[in-house]
Amino acid sequence: MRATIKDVAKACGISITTVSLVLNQRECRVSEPTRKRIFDVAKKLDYRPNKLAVGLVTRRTRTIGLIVPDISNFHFAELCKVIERECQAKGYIVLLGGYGDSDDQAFEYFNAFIDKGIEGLVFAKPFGLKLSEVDRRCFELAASAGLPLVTFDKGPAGPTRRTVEFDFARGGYLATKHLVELGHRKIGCITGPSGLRSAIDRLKGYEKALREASLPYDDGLVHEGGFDYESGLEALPCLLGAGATAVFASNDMMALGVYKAAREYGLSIPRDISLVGFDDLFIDELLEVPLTSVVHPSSELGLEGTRRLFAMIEGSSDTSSAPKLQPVLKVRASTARFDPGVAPSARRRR
Amino acid sequence: MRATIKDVAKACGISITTVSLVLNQRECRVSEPTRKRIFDVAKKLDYRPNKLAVGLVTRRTRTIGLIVPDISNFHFAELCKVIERECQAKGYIVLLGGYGDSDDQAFEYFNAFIDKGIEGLVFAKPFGLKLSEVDRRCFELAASAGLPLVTFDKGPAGPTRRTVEFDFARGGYLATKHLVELGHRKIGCITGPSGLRSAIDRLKGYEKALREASLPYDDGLVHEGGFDYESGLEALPCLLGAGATAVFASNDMMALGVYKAAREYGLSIPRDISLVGFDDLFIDELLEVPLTSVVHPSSELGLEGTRRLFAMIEGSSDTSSAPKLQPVLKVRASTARFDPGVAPSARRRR
DNA sequence: CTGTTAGCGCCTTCAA
DNA sequence: TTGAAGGCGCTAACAG
Repeated sequence: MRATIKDVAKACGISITTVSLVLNQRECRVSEPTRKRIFDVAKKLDYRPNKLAVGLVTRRTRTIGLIVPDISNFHFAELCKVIERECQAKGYIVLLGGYGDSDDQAFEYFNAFIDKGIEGLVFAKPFGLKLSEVDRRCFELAASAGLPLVTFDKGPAGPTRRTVEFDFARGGYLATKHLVELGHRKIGCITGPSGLRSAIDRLKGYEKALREASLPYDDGLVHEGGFDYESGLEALPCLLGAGATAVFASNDMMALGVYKAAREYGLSIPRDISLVGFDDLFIDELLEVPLTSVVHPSSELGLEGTRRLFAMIEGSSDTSSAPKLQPVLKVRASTARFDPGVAPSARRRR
Repeated sequence: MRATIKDVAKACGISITTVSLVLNQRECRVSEPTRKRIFDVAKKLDYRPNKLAVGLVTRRTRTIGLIVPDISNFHFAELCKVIERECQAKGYIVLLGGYGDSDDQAFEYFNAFIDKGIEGLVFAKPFGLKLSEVDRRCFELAASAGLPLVTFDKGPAGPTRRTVEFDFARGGYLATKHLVELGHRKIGCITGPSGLRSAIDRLKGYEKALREASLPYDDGLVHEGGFDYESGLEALPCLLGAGATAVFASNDMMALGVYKAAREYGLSIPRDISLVGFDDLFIDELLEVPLTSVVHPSSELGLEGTRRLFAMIEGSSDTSSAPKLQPVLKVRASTARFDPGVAPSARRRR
């Protein structure tokens, strides 16, 4: 069994209190010799305080919770990494929970983590336009527990609630504008699930860029996907059917699907169609035709999230919402100037 | 503040003991009405036991630790995901720690997690051929704490220690044998860091396949890499210089580097050189030329790991080492029959 | 300078 | 069928 504070006290022939005092660097009202003895004995016994006991009495656990939908997803994996690293630096430990596609599970984790005495929580959920009932209960729970909470979506900042936002709309705008500037006039868009705010925002950016260029919004040029590879695969033929010469895919997985579909149709990127993705996955620049993509800075988001979380934990009352993190477009080889010379037939061989 | 058991007891006009008894489903020696009242009140007060307190007295925290080098790495991300999911199903919670390249940090986490009363620990570290001093201390620590520990490397199984191994050697063997069977006689190998057992094993498999085919082992055909993209990039020219017509890359990131290098040299895969990777990343089959690769089943490893961990936690004393998980070769388009007709000059244009 | 006392929230004998 | 008392390991007033 691990040595307890009692063991140390006994071995020193001294009271528990004094040991606690010394080991916690409290006001050094203890004589040097005693103090030294305590340290020595503690080391020899390899004494380490039981954090459960400490937490019970101090109400501080130096633990935070991190709840994500899918840990193995690039973005969330990166987020976990950064957050974990920051916590480590702060001497905090992280409880990890993945809720998959069950909002209820997320709520479970809220409860379980609170029961374990976390001091803060990062809830990395992509919310819908309107919050679900469970989402709302999650927030209430955190609020009523006075638990500092950080999310990555627009939402009311409160005394214990902060958000770190990313400007998805501007991302969609930049991507589309880039295509417009290359002379494309029929630009397809593969969106994410229409329930998600982040997906809707990207679409809004797309629309805005079209408007600015006085290009008409064409329903046929917009295809709803599910952020997965297959969506890109099946979207391309539809968009080609509507006459698209360029495509903005709302994320890179779907863009990868477009690559594949293009190959199957004997089309070449970017000669026959230009393609812009979203996320800037590491793979983008390793592709045969490196993918032009909007950078979704997972690390920065995680960093800023932890920063704001610890600000709350440490008692800051700065409720001001930080400015949205801004996207950047990484132009690579998958986009090219629209060439009217390429006959539609050539563009749509087969 | 959250309601405590005392609040429930008071609200019921009954003793704490009884409440505890009932809520913990202990021997139902309590009258139905009282019992019901307790449940009702508990629900109304939204009572949830403080896990710190429970853990302190019961010595059970329903928490396990998970220590990985890099959370954002595919393999470990997948591992985390599976393990977290399994724990969730078992009603356990996971503490996550990433140690980057600092073994000392891993040791820190061992201590910190033990202090928090974890009931088991998964330590997903790729070990060197001989354990480092810190590694050894980690194991001792766990052993002396009687903490169930699972690792993914060969090692002594003890009363509280299990390993789940993957047959890297066979993976290297399968990859190389495949190339041999395609008629290649000059097969390059890009290894991982020579300190890692898993890297060495892959190399051993490569050697074995050569031996079986009575092909000579040529130092010039073996290039040590660091499991990263750049390694593949710089390895290819060396291997070509040694006359390689095929390459076995010890992981897919390096294989991706080979793709890139090949493109730069104007070489086509698989016409000019065949390529086999290792890991079977999701990206492999999405590539323009899908990559033949050895499957490294992160999920299965994680699954088996958790299974064995919980077996220990639940008191099984089955110390038998499970058979190594076996690799499978996924043959795709990056490997082709060696064609002596292709002149070396064409093979090494430029 | 140091020890006593009182809990933190909960479980668990033991007694009523 | 229920309750009182003790203790898990630790901290924190408050005394000496």
